[in-house]
Amino acid sequence: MSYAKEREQNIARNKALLDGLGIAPLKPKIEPKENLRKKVAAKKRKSPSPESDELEEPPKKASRLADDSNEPGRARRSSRLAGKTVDYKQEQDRGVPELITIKRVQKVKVGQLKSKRTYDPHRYGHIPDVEVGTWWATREDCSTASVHAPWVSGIAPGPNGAYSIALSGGYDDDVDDGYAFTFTGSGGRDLKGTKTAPKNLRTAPQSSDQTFEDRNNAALQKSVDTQKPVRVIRGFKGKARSKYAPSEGYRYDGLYLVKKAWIAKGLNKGGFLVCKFAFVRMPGQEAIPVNDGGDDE
DNA sequence: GGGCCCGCAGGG
DNA sequence: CCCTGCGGGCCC
Repeated sequence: MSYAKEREQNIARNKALLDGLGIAPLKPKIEPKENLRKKVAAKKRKSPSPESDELEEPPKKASRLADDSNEPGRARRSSRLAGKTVDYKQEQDRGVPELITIKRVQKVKVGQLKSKRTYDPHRYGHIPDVEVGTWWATREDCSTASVHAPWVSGIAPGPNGAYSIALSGGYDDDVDDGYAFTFTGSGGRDLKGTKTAPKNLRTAPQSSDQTFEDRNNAALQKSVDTQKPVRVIRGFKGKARSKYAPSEGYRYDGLYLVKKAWIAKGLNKGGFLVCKFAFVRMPGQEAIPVNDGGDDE
């Protein structure tokens, strides 16, 4: 069977599965448009003048937090912050309506210590002060904001389920309906290359089956049992991006539950098995912005 | 566009 | 120390 045909079938199957989860009530009647100020260049991030950094700061809800330069996700990009000491105590006292005790990282100097985090990412649920809709340019920034710690990996595993995942459009047959989506697990890639030709890669094509033995996949499987909330960030990548994908960078789209876990034949050369998961968004969260849909709509 | 090489988080 | 991992910058 052709790749296109197989993809079509997989997508149809995944779509049907999502429809069976009854997400219709979650979708708002009016879906807000992505608030792009300009088509500013995520590509030209390496701008010569440090001053212009602020201007390139993209739009979205991040701006709501931007009145305070202590906003964790922006720390790295703010030239004003360079070398300044950030008072995270004050940050905390600013009033987060949470009854949960959060492990807090110590006072740090921005740009000087490894950990620039305010909060420990190893917790379930929202990260205080990070609103749904917050936007970052890179995965590194998501990590600094504690929303999704790994720089590369799409899954952040924890003992009672995954803490967070990144939707990065890496698998062509996954379906993203915004308020529900299918997601593919990790593993089954050869990152090292051969002995004579070591590659030391961070990602690579599928070359073996994925299993639930894999720590990341096991965590997501556990999420089905525990029903712990999983933080989700959506990325801009992917050949056939859904309308819910941000045009650039990565956006925090709030908390989801993992409703199903199963094994399927993957859409890859060789037909290696992959672990699949179905996510459903928790109710009562801000609507997800939709892009202008240049690609597929 | 592709190839290469690298830092980092997290865990064993 | 070792390993993995839906990044990302740079060079061609």
